[in-house]
Amino acid sequence: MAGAPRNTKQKQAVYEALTCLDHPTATQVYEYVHVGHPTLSRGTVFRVLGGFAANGQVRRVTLEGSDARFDHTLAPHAHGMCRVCGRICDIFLPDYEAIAKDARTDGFEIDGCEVEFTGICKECSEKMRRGAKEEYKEKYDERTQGKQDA
Amino acid sequence: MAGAPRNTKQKQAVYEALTCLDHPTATQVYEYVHVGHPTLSRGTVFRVLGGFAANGQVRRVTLEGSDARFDHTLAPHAHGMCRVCGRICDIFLPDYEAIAKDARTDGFEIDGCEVEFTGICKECSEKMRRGAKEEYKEKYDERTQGKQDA
DNA sequence: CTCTTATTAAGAATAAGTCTTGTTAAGGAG
DNA sequence: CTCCTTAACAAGACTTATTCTTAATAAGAG
Repeated sequence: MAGAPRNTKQKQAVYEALTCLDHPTATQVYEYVHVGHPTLSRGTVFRVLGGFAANGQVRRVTLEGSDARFDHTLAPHAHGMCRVCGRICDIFLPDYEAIAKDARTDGFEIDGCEVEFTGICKECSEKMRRGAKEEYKEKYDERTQGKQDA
Repeated sequence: MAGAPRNTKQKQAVYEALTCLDHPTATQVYEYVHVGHPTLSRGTVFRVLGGFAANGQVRRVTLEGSDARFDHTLAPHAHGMCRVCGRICDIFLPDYEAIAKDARTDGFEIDGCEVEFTGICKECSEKMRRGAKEEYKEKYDERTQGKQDA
């Protein structure tokens, strides 16, 4: 009969990496699995992650100024990117569905929604509060401004 | 004294392209300006667009599965990406600021918000309504699924 | 065990975006 | 007008995430 998808070691390793890492990029997944599976190739990581995303097992998240990231948390939620350290946080909205309410879409039929926040994560704002403001200002500016321009 | 930024022909041409094109990528801007200014280089387009984004003259928008796009509309608004044709539409929300209200941020201090909708644009849904469903189903699937995987 | 076929490893290919270097030109001073 | 300083530029090399190609491998059915 028609070939069914197979649950290979490679797929299991990639999925496990997603549960251990925090919103990793494909490259971060590759580096993680490469330790335990030295022959697992970069191309396989991209292909497997793409497959997971296509069938809804994981979410592919594209954030401003960053490579694609993969999230195994399926419940609807937004993301926050820290302007200082770049970390991605999950942010849950009480009424995610309501965002599109009363939107002036001019005929566009909405069927999905992604929300990205920017700001400063808990750890960085605590560090800033106890000094080191200069250091964080630098990183903030670096991450906030265009990269090529000073 | 210190050199002031200059308003050069190149910058003017790039900005004009943004007003004529609809949410273009940097490459689309380059192709547009290249007609009237054959010597205006790719690097300059990227640098100028980055500069505009850094000082807030334009918005840089990164949407799922697409290169960075540039938007000269400064009023806060969301974007909708058509799953069939890929077009980007502006979508205005009546209360953009309210989105972060009651968000469970766990210490993340929000200072900015981007909203991306997916769906089907007016033109495509009209075309689908008068037949051609097969054709559009194909494009929809192509654009929705991972690219590498079938 | 054997066959079919999905899956993989390896690495070449693509393309967005960045960076470097030598050149040009805007605009102020004389 | 001419000279000088420096922002801005063109050209093209470079980087790197992602995709594609091809030949080899290994699930899983029979």
